[in-house]
Amino acid sequence: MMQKSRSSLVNDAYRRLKQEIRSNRLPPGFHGTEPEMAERLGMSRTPLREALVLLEADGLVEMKPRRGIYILPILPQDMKEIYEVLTAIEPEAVAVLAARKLSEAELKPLIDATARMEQALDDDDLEAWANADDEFHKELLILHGNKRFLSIASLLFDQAHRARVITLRMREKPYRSTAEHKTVVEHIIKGEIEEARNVYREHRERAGAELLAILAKYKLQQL
Amino acid sequence: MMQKSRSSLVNDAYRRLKQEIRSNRLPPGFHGTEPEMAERLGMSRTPLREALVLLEADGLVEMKPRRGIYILPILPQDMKEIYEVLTAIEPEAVAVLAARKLSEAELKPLIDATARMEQALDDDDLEAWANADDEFHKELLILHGNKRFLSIASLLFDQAHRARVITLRMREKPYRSTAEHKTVVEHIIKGEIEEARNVYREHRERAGAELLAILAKYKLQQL
DNA sequence: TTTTATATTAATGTATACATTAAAGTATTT
DNA sequence: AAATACTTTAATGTATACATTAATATAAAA
Repeated sequence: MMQKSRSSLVNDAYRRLKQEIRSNRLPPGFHGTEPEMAERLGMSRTPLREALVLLEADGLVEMKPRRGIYILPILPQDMKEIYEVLTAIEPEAVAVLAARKLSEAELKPLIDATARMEQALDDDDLEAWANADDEFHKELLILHGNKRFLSIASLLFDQAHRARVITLRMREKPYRSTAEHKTVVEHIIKGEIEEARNVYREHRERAGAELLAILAKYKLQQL
Repeated sequence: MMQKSRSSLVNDAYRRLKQEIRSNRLPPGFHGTEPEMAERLGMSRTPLREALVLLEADGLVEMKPRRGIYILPILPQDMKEIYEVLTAIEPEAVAVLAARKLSEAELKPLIDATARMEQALDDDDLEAWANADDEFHKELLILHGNKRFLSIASLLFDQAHRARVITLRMREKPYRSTAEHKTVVEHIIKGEIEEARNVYREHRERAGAELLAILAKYKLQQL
């Protein structure tokens, strides 16, 4: 899922396609065929297909027999599911970190991420904010150390990325969200397990509800 | 991850290899090459490789460039991680079911599974018990409806399968586990959300701790 | 005999070839 | 013009071919 090498061309195709899907250059609903995609990537169908098989397992594309490759949209139902999983996993991770009584030095990645979130707010740079937010969530699970937590969350973040980017501009500025992240870090530092867990869980639940409300309000049935 | 078709040969290879890994016919540490595995499956390397790429993403095999295919062992650390994820996800699912106040008819799959667990205990048939247990956990997540919960849990169950089969014979008969499953169903029926969640969470935590204790006791450093 | 250099083998990573067949297009009939 | 049958096209699923190169075996040198 996230090893260093693999044969290069397969890896190249996987990374490039994933990036193009994330950035919406290959938008949901996009349809292609193997020969044309292989040509575009400058390789034969063999490594492309191996990459596509992986992207399909990641839930990003669908290979319809005899009909070609489709970039899958994110539906509100998908976002609901994704937030449910994150709500189950991340508060747990936070509680474990709090129980571990980590030093501020060890928590530096999280503290830095919150600082960058604040800076981004000051700069009114939503994209920077979103990147810092991603960073926070990733570092949190790296600190926890359960590789499966991390790979599951990474997969879900990849799936949700487009929807998050788009809705970021439709909601109020994430002051509250930023503050909540800081509060969570405080609780972790103080070793306040249940407080950390609860703040984070509420953060997740509210963030998910907000996002679904936006999708409903703007009738965004797929992204 | 679990669609109906895909080209048959790829799908055949994927299913057959997964089954052979589960059943320990391809034991951890097993080493093969693509030509010999393709020959054994009666197909060319092309579909085999696509299947292997998926099995690698599932964490069951590793394709080492130039060194061949290895069946990965399960380490105690893996079991720890797997149980952590299940402990995060399943109690959440149980709580949702309880909140939904399902009828006994709707809960039939769970009730049937517990009945089969009891029957298996009476018959002293550990394998039947393990199958009923698997069934319970799968039906639970199907009832919940979050496809991501189900696919994550399925992946983890696949990874943990060998270890569970082996340790099943090293622990006491699962009377307590069976009773706990029944209790959880009771709480779901009565709509007792927190009780359902807590019983299940404790069940998971105890089951995980027991399993790790067995691995330590018998010095099973990989399975 | 040990070490180093060279040759051989064989597995991977990738490209290409090809049979099958769904879909699109064309012709034929009404 | 509409419906049907036929033809063509082209994409997929799979097999095969081939260049590269790590690993092993063999030979030469110390």
